[in-house]
Amino acid sequence: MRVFARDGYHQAKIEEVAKEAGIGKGTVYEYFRSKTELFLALHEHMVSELRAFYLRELSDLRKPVLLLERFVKIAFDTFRLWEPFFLVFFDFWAQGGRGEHQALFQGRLKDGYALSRNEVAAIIAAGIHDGSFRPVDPILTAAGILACLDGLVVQWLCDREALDLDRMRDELSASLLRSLRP
Amino acid sequence: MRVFARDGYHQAKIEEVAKEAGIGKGTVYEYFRSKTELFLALHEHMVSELRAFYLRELSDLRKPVLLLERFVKIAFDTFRLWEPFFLVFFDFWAQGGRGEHQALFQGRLKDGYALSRNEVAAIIAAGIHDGSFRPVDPILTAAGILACLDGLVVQWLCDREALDLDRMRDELSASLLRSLRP
Amino acid sequence: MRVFARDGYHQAKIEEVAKEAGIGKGTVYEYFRSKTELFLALHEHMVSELRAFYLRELSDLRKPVLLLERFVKIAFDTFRLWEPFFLVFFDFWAQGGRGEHQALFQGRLKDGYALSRNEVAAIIAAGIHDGSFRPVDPILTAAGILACLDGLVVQWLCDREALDLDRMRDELSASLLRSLRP
Amino acid sequence: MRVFARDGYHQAKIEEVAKEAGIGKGTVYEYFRSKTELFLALHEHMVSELRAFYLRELSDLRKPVLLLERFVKIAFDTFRLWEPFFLVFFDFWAQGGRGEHQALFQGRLKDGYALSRNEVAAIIAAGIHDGSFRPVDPILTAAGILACLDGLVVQWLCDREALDLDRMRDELSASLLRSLRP
DNA sequence: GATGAATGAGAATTCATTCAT
DNA sequence: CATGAATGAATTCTCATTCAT
Repeated sequence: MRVFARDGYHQAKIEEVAKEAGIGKGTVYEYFRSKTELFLALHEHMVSELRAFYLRELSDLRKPVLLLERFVKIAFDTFRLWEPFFLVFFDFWAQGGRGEHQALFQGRLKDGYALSRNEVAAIIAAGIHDGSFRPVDPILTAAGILACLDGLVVQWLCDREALDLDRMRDELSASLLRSLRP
Repeated sequence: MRVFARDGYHQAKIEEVAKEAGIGKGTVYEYFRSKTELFLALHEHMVSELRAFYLRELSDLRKPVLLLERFVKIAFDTFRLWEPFFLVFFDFWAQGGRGEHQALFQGRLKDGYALSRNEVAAIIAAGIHDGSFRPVDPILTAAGILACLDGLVVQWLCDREALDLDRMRDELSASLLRSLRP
Repeated sequence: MRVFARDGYHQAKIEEVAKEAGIGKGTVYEYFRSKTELFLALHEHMVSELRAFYLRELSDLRKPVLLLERFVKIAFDTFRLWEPFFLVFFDFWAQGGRGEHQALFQGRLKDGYALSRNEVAAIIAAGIHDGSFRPVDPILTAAGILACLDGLVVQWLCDREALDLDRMRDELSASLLRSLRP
Repeated sequence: MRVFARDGYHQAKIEEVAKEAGIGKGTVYEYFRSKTELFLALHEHMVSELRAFYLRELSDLRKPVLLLERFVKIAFDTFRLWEPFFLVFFDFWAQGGRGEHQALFQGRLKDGYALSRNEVAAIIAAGIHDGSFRPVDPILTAAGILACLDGLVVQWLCDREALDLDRMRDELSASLLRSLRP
């Protein structure tokens, strides 16, 4: 992760990864068939770690409004805590989309987004059901929320001074709840 | 653009670009010092074309509400019309962030985002001023809108079936205006 | 000459030569079939200019001792006055000796050295004949004198501070005449 | 050495070097960062081999006159035995004088000449001290001797028939000792 | 199981040379 | 005559991958 985040997929060298891991170059190939597979495995690992983090942080809440608020909060926290994740993730998107492995990469991304959307949509659907939210399309709304967070991390990574994350989070949270209010 | 969009920055070969352009490999170097410079020039060209498109489409409107609505509409139109642009653009983001040209790439992105935010913020500020919008922070709101659009194009590019662009656009437009309503 | 002296045969670019001459790149090829031919022509030109300079400077002397002394003096003068000549000349030696043109280059060098040796040998033979010099082998002696001058210019070009040219000249002159004294 | 001597620095191809060494192209780069560094390393190796050869051949002598005589003899022997060395060496001179590595190459040459001059000068100084030689400037004389040898090898390499090395050596030896005789 | 020396396919870039204008 | 845009052969260097130890 350190190497891929620092150098990007193409600039990253297997030898560098091995050095960082304190093992020999050849040993990497004992565990991963190729650079691509290593990258894929890294992505999978990070996604599952991140998912676990979200689930852990949300597990104590039940009310949709609070869940959504907490979700946004966690997202902004991850901007800072998981910065390398995003670097790798966007690289995954850009690098992996081409070539012979396109289908594999695209599939992962597609499934990942679908899963995320469904999970956020479930919160929204629950809110609609219990009357906390007005009857929006849960999937479309979830897509919008996730999109907004993805887009903000990009802007923030490009220019850390331009966005005050804390104010942005509060603003987003408020505006989101306002537009979902029955 | 065709080659960079199809293959991505690293997979793209100068020879391929030359072939696509119907010229010799060396001729490319008569006009661009290096592959990086070619990519940078392509990015610049596309950004300025896209900006011109937006300005043209928005020039006949004055009312903030209509401007914002049209802005979202244009954005969704460009998803389809400028699909290669986004592929190149995201590649620009991922590739450019590393290596010796980092500063150059990051600078372009930073400036580009800052400019876009300011332009959208101007619409919002105008709307606040004439009473169409409630008094939000224009820059933060603009950042959110742009982020949402960026994030949606990513999701759409990863899985074109998952998002119905027309419904998404209407939903986003409505929800945006609703949350800005005084 | 300026370009070849500055950059060396291989680093020198035809375009640079053209620019320096204030003409177009293609125009060079109106006058010289190839880079090699241009280099050959330059060499020929410089050699003939240098020869003319020597002949002019020596034309007023007849006595072998004085001729030899003056010859050494001129040689040292040319170190400074014709510095670019030597750079081109040594490059001619090193670059030209290989490849398909080897025979051509080698022939030029061979003939040039033979001619120079014969001319210096003639002075020595004259000196032997009129009793100013002891009966050495004129050709071998001439070869030695020329070799010494060539070798000194190399050392001087490598490290201009290491050799005091004036003292070196006087020392060489004196030692030469001493070893030729009957 | 074989490849650089045969083709010269610029015509020499790394692939050729690898083939001659019976290894793969890439393997060369495991040991030398670049072509320039390989060339530099070759030069260093040859210089140190040559120096060792000289020291070995001179180690049994103490008397300055004999040392000087033997030195000249060895020099002429190396003309034939180390012919490739001179080809590489002169190429080193011509190629290295330009470009970004100029300082490095020039420094090597400067130091090499200074060292050689000092070593020969030491013999001469010893001869002056014990009365075998008249009181000349040791450094200038050494420079002259080295220059003469360098120059002769060039002439010989250009035209092997023109110079009878054995006679040349005897003549030079005799003339040198004569001009140093008290 | 771990290693890293060896490999060579591959790509960017240079520049002498050509030739239509 | 002069030009310089276009060309592509040629060459350096990189690095994922292999495999003998």
